[in-house]
Amino acid sequence: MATGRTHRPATRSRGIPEATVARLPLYLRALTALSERSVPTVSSEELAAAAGVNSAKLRKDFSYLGSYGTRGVGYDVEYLVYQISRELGLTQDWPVVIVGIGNLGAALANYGGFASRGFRVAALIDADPAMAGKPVAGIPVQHTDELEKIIQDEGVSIGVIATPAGAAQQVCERLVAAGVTSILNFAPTVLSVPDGVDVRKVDLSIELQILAFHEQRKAGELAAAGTVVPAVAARQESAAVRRGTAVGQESVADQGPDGDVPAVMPT
Amino acid sequence: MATGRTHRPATRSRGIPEATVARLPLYLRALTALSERSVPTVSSEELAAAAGVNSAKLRKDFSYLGSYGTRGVGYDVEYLVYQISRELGLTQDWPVVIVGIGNLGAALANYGGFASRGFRVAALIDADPAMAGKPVAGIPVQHTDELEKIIQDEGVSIGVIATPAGAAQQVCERLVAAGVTSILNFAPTVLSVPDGVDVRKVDLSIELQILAFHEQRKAGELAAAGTVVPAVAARQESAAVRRGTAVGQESVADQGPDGDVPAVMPT
DNA sequence: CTATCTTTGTGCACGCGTTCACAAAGACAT
DNA sequence: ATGTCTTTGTGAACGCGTGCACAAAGATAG
Repeated sequence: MATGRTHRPATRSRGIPEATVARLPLYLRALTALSERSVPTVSSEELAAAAGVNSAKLRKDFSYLGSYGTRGVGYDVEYLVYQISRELGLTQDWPVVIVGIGNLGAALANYGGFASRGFRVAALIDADPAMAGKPVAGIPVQHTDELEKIIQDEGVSIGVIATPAGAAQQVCERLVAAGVTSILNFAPTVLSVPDGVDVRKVDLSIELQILAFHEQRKAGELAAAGTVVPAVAARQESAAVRRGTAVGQESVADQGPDGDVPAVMPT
Repeated sequence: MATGRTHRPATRSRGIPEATVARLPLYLRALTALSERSVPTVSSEELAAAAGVNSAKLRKDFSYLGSYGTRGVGYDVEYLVYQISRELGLTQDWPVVIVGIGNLGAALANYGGFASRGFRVAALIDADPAMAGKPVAGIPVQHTDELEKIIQDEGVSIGVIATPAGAAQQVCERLVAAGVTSILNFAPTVLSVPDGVDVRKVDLSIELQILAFHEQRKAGELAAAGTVVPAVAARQESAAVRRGTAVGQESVADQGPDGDVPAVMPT
């Protein structure tokens, strides 16, 4: 998904592979659901299905955390929930600041995902003086001038950037200077940060472009092999025709040197 | 980043590696910026810096598209913009439907990134009858009953799911049955789809949890090696202390079997 | 206590992606 | 026309991640 990953050195942190870390939240979600249904134990096969991964992969992932399963039985749900939460650092409180309270920033502030799992919205920050004091999701928006003070007072180490692309790098630098060491970036820009600071990027435009690539490929392929097509392909073909696209050859509608600019701008 | 990636078979599509496809939008963005500044050519070194990647990787990526560079000079910006756009299928129109117009769905509808690059919001769909007809981002919201008709009439092949987790799988099935073959999923659920359908997932909660993992690791490491710490680490340490966290050993505040549920819920 | 059956944990091999390092290609100057 | 200098394009080595397949572990039944 989206957005993908990012440009972290990906130095295997404490022996746990980066790919495994990225899947732990997935397992945790599936396990939490089981926990609510009071399921006591679960096999790697069942849990893998619920998380949408291969069971061998899941077992190998868990092996990095230690041996928490019982052969012939499976894994203890509650225990595993606790171990993964601890490994991810979710047993402690993580204050988070959101910078840039436009459409996206407001949506994030209202997002239930922040409240759960130990993440707490410590502050909402926007550069527009007119926004100051206005409550969003029950939290009053504060002006950018307060940024440094808030971060230090609340001990914030995680920042979310939801500003326009043009402001992102500057905001990033102020966050880092004030003590933030992890950033979730929604602005469509490459952020440069000093060593020791983690950046993860979420970019809707990029996700859509990747999907478009695969769509185009699907359309082209099935036109080339006009043979026995599955139902999905058949529908896709008719859709392409409806769209007025020459299936199998790119619609080289020379739209000129595509003049649209900063691609995407949250807010 | 967030966005993470997803669970696609990742079968190298037409010879272009999946990892390369994921970077093409990045290059395109950097190139578009250069194009606006009327820069005629750019070297792999410069462009790589702008896109935040290694120059060797960039050259190899471009080599999959063909040989569009000139040795001793670099790449022609305009030409490359065109070639990448074409490769990604951005020279054609992609109608998109957004299902679930809550906070997040509304933010997506307003998102500039949809409008640019050939993506057009063909319809906004919500299950709440009270929403029907209400304009969001200038587009009237339509009821879920219309979903199939809209998709077929407009020839939509890309759908965006921004519903609560509980509704996502059902919405997904309806989208696929109506002809959608690419889905961008914001709901915190594993979607199961038939072969031939691409799913990409964006999960804010997962991104935050991955950041938390690295934060915790950083805090633990620097406590272990109380030696010469860079400025960033020093700030992090004091932040951890401020937060009341025992640096170097997990705060085993047994919060019980963490009762919070569906982790995250957009809307 | 022994046998059987289930399920974990992992050794091994394979493939993709990244990076290095350099030869080939072409621009540009003389 | 020849030489120099820059930058591309890619062969080759390496490392991470994935998946297979199976031995070891333990539960359970007899």
